[in-house]
Amino acid sequence: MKRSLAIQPSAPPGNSPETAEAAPKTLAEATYWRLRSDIVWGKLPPGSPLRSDELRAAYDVGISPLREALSRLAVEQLVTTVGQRGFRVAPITAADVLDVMETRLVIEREALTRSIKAGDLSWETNLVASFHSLSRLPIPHGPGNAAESWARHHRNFHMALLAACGSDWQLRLAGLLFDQAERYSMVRALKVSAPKLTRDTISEHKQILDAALARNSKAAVAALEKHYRATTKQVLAALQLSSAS
Amino acid sequence: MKRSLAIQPSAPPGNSPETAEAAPKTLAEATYWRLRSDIVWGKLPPGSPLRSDELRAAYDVGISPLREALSRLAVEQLVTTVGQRGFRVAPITAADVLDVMETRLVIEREALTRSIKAGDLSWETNLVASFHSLSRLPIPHGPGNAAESWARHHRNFHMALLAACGSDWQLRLAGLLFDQAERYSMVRALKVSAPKLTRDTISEHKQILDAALARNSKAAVAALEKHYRATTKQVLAALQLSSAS
DNA sequence: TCGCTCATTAATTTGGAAATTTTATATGAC
DNA sequence: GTCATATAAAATTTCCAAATTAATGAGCGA
Repeated sequence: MKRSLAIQPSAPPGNSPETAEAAPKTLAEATYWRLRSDIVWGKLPPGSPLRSDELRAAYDVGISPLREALSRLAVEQLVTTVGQRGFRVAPITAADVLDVMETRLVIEREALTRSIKAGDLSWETNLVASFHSLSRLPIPHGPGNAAESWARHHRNFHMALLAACGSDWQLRLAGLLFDQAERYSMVRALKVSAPKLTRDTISEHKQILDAALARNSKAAVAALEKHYRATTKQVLAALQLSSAS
Repeated sequence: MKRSLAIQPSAPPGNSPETAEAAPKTLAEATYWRLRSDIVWGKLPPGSPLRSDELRAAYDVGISPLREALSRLAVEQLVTTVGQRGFRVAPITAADVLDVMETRLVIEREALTRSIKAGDLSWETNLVASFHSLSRLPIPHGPGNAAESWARHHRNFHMALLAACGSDWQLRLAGLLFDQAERYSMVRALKVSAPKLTRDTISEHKQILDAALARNSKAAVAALEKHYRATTKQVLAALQLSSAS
């Protein structure tokens, strides 16, 4: 008997109230989101193979929507696919981490500057709200639902910063790269014991927030860079640890 | 009897010698590239519906690889898909044009600067070669094989500029946005009569090349911006013309 | 004439079986 | 023992038909 997939796949979307995304209208789309979450939050670890039969059983869908979902994820570089040799979760390398983080900065420097310049009251309000809920959530140690919830709020805050930039493409690319980076952070969360995380991320976020509200784009960009570079450093350290083990 | 698709779909890859891309190993992949080309080069015009039966007949493939290809294109924003209402070629709006062109600049400014800093002799060589073949190709008037060939060389030159930037993500995103922009340029080529194109694009490209070879990144970036902004202006003008007709 | 409901038609979407390709295993020659 | 070749097993990829969903239009009453 074949061993089935070792993961607990994420449930079909009985939509959690905190995420107000457009409900998927097709099975393929739903499967895409479920797989995406499971990859981004590390349930499907980097490098692991994605065999159609196992996934079909685990997610309870046919082959067609499954392949469609995997194909989409391949375009986003969340999974890799080689010729007739199937799909696997994209592996993580140190070079990738650096590249993604620096490229995020290239885009977000511009988007944040524009957003600060153009943001109106509703932008400010949403930003303050995003920060508040993020700051009141306990920083999770180790994987689990709390970690996912925190990560979602974290994403919301960062996207809220850029929301008023006026460029759909910049928002889209920033989101794409955010999710790539999230995957790296999950490696960190999974592999490194909690006590080592001694950064004060709340205050890092607050610095960005304050500068943004003060409409000081130079300071906001500087704070953002500091935040990202600190994350990069931690992830790289965790990656070395895990590759040594 | 149903009217079949009005286009002559691009041939299966009996690979033309000038494109040294990795040969597609699956039908889905091949179909993806054929469709992509036909969308980017304007054979499938913006907004036109992509019905599975028609495409199946036109490209002579089954439904599964077709959907897989369309799904991938949807992630790239080259086609749109709504719930259970199928796929269509993504429409073009003036706002899109501006957004894509400005976002290209955000990425390419950085990538070009890095490339100029890090480029070695083989980078220079490849760059010079790309420029040469581009400059000797007659600028095509109206659609056709010559137009596609020119566009391919044009793409090669622009990517050669960035090739040494050291960031896979920046290269990938630049390429993605290049193809988006190409679609807009095709609208221009299709709708505007040739005599109106009085720009000296060769000299625009030469200015970028010379600055790059002189390792003068400030000047190269300035020339690139000039080149893109001129293109943007023309595309926007053509778009207004065509929407007025 | 307009608006509504309900059947009819046309399209997309999905599941699974057949075909193809890769990977693993066994057999034999050197 | 090592390499090459042939065979078997496993996996991916594709085709196609059934199921589902949206679009269309006729009939009917106000």
